[in-house]
Amino acid sequence: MKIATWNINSIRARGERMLAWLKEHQPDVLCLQELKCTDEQFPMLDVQAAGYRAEVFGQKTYNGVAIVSKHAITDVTRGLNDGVEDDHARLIAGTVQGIRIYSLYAPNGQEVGSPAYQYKLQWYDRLGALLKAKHQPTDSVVLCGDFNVAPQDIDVWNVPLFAGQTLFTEPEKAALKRLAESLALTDVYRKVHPEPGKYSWWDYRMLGFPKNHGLRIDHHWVTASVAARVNAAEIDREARKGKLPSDHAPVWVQLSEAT
DNA sequence: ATGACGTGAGTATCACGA
Repeated sequence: MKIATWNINSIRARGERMLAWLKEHQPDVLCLQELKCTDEQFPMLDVQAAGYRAEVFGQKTYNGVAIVSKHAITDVTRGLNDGVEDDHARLIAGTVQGIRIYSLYAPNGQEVGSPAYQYKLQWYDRLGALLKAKHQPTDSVVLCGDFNVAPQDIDVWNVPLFAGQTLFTEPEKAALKRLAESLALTDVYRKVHPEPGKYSWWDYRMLGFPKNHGLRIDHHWVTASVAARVNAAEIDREARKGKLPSDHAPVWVQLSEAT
């Protein structure tokens, strides 16, 4: 079972890229972020023509997440549903072949100390509370998407440049660590690839991609039963090339059959 | 130089991304 995640940065601008990627890579599941469209604007017919179905949580202009799957998606939930007033479409969950899959788009945080930064830290703790309420560490859970946090020095192309900057501050790293600990989750791409220079996002500006000036902020955090099944994980740099790409590359993990 | 590149909203230019 191949589970991919991709911050597509507007599905309307990159629908054809997504469809081409689905056809070439044939993931079982593709989690999408930053759709930047309403549910009605999502290219559902194109996805279905490609042999997939999709569950979408969109909104106008910003955010928006989806789960695209070859297999049935059941028990779909949208948002955190924790009683906090929050109109950002940043989380959708569904069960596919016995695995609970979350497609998430964590808040960016803007400037350190800003309201957006506080919202980001709170959003992480709200998500951790949801996971603790819904799951046991023995469940099969995959939390994938754009976490907007680089967890370690190895995940940043220039550590001194990013020190204290949004996506790499200690409170953000601690929030991600708390989230992972809420369900004993593993950052499974990093487990497969301990080598440096592996990033999932590159700035459009200043030749970020050709210089490999990137960050690894798109992850799969998985429970132990899923981690035990992982036999491959890759970042598809090819999808970051060419005319008008997303600034993120797709990341996928391959699981062996459940025993 | 607080820039660069890209998208959406809206039709000039700003908000936002990371």
